[in-house]
Order: sequence, then C-alpha cells, then structure tokens
Amino acid sequence: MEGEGSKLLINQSIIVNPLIMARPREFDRELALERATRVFWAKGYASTSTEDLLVAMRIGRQSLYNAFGDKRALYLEALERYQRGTTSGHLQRLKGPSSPLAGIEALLLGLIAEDDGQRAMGCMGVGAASEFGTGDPALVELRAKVVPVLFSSLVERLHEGQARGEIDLAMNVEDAASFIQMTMTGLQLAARSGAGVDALHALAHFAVDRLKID
Amino acid sequence: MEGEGSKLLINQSIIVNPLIMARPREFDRELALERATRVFWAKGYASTSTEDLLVAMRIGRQSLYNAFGDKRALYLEALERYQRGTTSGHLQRLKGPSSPLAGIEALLLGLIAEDDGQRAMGCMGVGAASEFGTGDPALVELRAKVVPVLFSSLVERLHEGQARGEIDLAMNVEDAASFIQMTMTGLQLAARSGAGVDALHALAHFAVDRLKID
DNA sequence: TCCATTATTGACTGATTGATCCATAATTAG
DNA sequence: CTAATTATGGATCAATCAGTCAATAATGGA
Repeated sequence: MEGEGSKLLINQSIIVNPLIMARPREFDRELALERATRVFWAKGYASTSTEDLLVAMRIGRQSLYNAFGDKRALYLEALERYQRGTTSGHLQRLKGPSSPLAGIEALLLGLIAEDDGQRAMGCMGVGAASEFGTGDPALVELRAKVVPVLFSSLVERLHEGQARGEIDLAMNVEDAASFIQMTMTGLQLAARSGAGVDALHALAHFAVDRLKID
Repeated sequence: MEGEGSKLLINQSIIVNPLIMARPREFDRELALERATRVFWAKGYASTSTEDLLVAMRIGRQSLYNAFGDKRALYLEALERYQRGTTSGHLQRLKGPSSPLAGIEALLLGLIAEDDGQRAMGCMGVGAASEFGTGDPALVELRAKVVPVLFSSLVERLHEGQARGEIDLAMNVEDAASFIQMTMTGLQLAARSGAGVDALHALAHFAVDRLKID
C-alpha cells in the first residue's frame, strides 16, 4: 500500500498515523463499543439489528461500518472486550482474599449483580456460547483463550486451599476447578432466567460449602 | 361459529370433528413437529427461518401456517413438547435406582449424550432461557410449569437420602435441589460449548460426590 | 490555498424475512 | 352428483435485513 503512515496497535483498534491528516472521528469509539456491547449482551447476536446498534451507539450507519467493519466484527470486538473486563474482575476477586475459599466465594458472589435489570442480562459470554455453541470457530477460539486463564488461577488457589487445610487433600483440584467454572455458568444462566439475589447467593454459598473440609 | 363440530383436546392440539368432512392432512403432524424441534433446538428461535423449518419439516408453507399457526406458535409447541419429553426422562432416571444418590447420579449422567452431534446441541430449554431470559411471558410461564416438578422430586429423593444416611442431615434439601438443577443447566451449557463425554462425566460425578456424607 | 485522506449523512440496494392470497385438490355428508 | 370444508402449492406481499454508494465536510501538510 502506498502513502500509508505508521500503525500503532492500541487496545485492539488500529490507530493510523497518516502522513496527511484526515477528518477526525466525531464519536468516542470506546463508548460506542460499550453501547453496542449492551445491546448484544441483552438481545444476543441474531436478534440485534444494525438499526438497534445505530440507535444505541448514537452514530450513523456508515460510521459503524467505517469504525468496526461489519455487524459480526463489531460483535466479536464487543465480546472480546467484555470477556477481558469480566475475566479481569473475576481474577481480582478470586485472588483478593487471603483465604482461598473466601476467594472462590468472592468470585461466585461477584457474578451476582444487585440491580435487577443488570442481573437479568446474565453473562454475555454464556449467551454467546449458548447462541453459537461450537459452530463458530472464531468464538470457539475466543473462548479457548479466556477459559484456561481462570481455570489455572482456580487450580492455584485450590492447591493453596489444600496446603492451608481448608480443602480435602483427596479432592482433585482440576475437577474442582472445572466444577467451579460450571457453577459460574449455572449461576449466570439462573440469573438470566430470573432468579433473585437471595436464591443466587444461596446457590453460591451452597457450592462453596461443598468444597469445605468438614 | 356456525357449522363447527365437536372439539377434542388431544396432546395440546385441537382435533376438529366437523359435521362435514374436509380434505385430510397429508403429513404426520407429530413427525413434522419433531423435525421443527430439532431445528429450533440446534439454531435457536431467531436464527431459524421459516424456510429452514419448511425444508426440515418437509411440508409446504401454507401447511405450516394451517397446522401450527405461525413461527412463534410452532416454537412454543415444539418447546413444550420437548420439555414434556425430557422432564419425563429426568424423573424416570431420578426415581429409577433404589438409592437416592444413585438416582441423582443417573439424572445427571442421563443428560450427557454419547453422540457428539447430539451432545453439542445442549438442551433446548436452556437455549430458550438464554435466548429470551425473562423477556417473554409465555416462556417464563412454561418454565414455571416445568421446573417445580423436578424440584419437588429432587427434594423428595434428598429427604430419602437423609433418612437412609446417604446425605448429611444438616444439609438443606431445598438448597441442594436448587444446586442440582443449576448443575444440570451448567452441564447442558458445557455440552453446548463443546465439552467431551469424559469431562462432563467427571463434572457430574464430582457434583454428586459433593452431596455424599463422608 | 489546494490536496489527500478520512468522517458523516442520507439515500439506496438486493436479498431475505414472516406471513397472506388464491386457485385447485381431496374428503365426506347429504 | 353437489355442497361444505380443509389441505396443498405457488405466487405474492410489505417489512426488514445487512451492507453500499455518493455527495459533502473536516482535517493537517504541502
């Protein structure tokens, strides 16, 4: 390509630094992406029209296609951004408390939004898994990049819990880590199905109690 | 309405017995409904076009609208039929073994299809919950009619497990029943996400082991 | 000031959507 | 046979879909 300036990769979006400057974008790309995320999160991919997106993002049609490519690319970027944010939060809560079991409890309780509207949206990642299953390679790959991160941190904390005597040494930590991740998706789907805060808290506590040595 | 004969309500579909007979249906309604179910199950509601349905059901467009109303009515009937079938299977497996914990184990293992294609479809009910959340009153109502049936049977078997000394008397059986139902959805979603038979079996066994007195 | 480039706006496109219309066929009661 | 009724198949519909085009605006460098 001729006449192209240097490229800087910042936060997954390509910032072109052209030799000759062009008209600057009028909207906040990150804000628009966040707004798009909310729509996809609430309604899923197929049920979200580009018109829905334009209204929520408060930009024109051509701006969407200029800045994000197309509907699918926007969805993938929204989901990736969402996963990055939530995974970071999960890891923080898991690793926060000094007690491993308290960390796991914080992880599970952290999934449960107090606000009814927010809680009823469930988890966008779970929604994506349910909508596309194993049918979309790009989503499978994205999932494969996110899930193991939390998994290994869980294994770590579970080992730590065994060393501290909080968790039975006979328990297989990999199985336990998978079980906790399954519990997370179970909680998210229960939330999406309309479960209340108390019911979800009870579920989370019950699950954590199952890991305690007695 | 004039000239209308008696109505018999059979299996949720209205069988009209008109005074004057009309042209009989050429296709098997139940078979067509089963074929429609597979499509909705695999792809979800929004991503399924009426054309998809016609091809799978092997009927003409007008036949679909005559026999089932419209796309939404067909979906609701398919989901209801699906739920009736699966719930019946769940109850059978739960109540089959003489040991309550073995029943719960059979319930969970029974969710895991051996066939890869079938397993990767997950559960249509879970898919519906994920796709519509609490947004569709008809689906919320349908769920509210199905979930408590299994729940009360679970409570029953858990009580029985406590009486037999398989389960700790200190365990709250309602919490445990909810936990098992959450585990079921977690398993279904893991299956939809591509988990293999072995991984799912391990998850099921781990969950059941958490209920055992030690 | 003019140029090269990108952003914005609104009209537009062809395809697909769910659903209906209509002509014809098949059935049984009378 | 005729009448009444429902089923079928093909054409068709208006609405919506995702995406493109083209005209204009804004920017900084030359």
